[in-house]
Amino acid sequence: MLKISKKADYALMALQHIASVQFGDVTPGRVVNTKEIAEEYNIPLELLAKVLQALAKNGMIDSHNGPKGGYMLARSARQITIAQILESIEGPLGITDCSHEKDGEFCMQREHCNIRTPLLKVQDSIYQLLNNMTLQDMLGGTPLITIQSSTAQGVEQ
Amino acid sequence: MLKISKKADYALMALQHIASVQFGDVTPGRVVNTKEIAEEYNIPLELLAKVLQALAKNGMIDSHNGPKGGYMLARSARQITIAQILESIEGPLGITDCSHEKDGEFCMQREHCNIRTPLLKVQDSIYQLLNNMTLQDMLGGTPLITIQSSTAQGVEQ
DNA sequence: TTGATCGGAGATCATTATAGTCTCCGACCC
DNA sequence: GGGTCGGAGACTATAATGATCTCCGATCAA
Repeated sequence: MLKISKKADYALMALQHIASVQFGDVTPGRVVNTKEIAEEYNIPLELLAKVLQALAKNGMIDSHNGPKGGYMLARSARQITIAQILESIEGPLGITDCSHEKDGEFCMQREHCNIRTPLLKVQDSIYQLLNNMTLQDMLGGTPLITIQSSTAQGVEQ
Repeated sequence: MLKISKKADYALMALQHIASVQFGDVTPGRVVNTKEIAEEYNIPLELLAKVLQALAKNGMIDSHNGPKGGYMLARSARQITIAQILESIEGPLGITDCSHEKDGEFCMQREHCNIRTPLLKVQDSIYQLLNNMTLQDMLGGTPLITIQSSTAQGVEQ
């Protein structure tokens, strides 16, 4: 549960690869093409192509057509967050169906829903988590993220 | 994306309801039956039944058969974490497919996977988040959870 | 300028996960 | 012992996902 999709996985792998080729910076020069990434990580070529297209459309990477074409980071790895990457692929992230309700749509339970507010807080926390971690952190190796809860007591699992 | 399933939603609603009836404590006395919850929150009766069965099997609630039967918390709301509830319904939670790989199973990408380690850290953070929030927190209204990242810089979205 | 190499984009199919339903069983309490 | 409850399994329908196929346009180099 709470699983991220394969496409999002591929997006992260591809971006990590591109970023590492560029050393995390926007260094014009070598671009990375779809085939190279697909072969390196055993990703279906055409699926990866769609993923990269989506990332390009959402401004994570720049595309260059033609022979010797390919992709490169659109900005520094430090300025690309995990949340942005995931949202590029899967749309706005929300753990509940009602997270993104537009006017007029309501879930059946809405009227007496007793978990909406706390769940939105959980969601917000997860979003912060993902938005505070950057592609650069994934390059470096060890992201340093800590969590605190002021209400919980130790509960053995 | 990262959405929790309807069944997990229902589980949270049901537990929240049961807990509120018992004021968060394990007060013997009134039990809550499936029908009552299903009607209150517009949940398909038989689906909710399965959810409650799963929760009972996993020790979140106790079941009482026969007329005047129903469910009640197996322990204090303060000792039931959101993570436990979700795992009761959806199995061990992991954001990646490789989170729970047993010996011998490997994803195609494993060999050159460059995102496994950082993703496991993200997952761990989310798990902590969910395991630090209890049913009691959902009752009270405002869970107080904060997140810190030591590496991220502000990134406009 | 032409063709090989790229990405862009849409339709399409297969597989799986999810949501929901139906049916029958066994336990309990009056 | 009959009605009310939970327990459990099989089953269906629908949606999301993963993956594939096909055609197009842009680009660059020979």
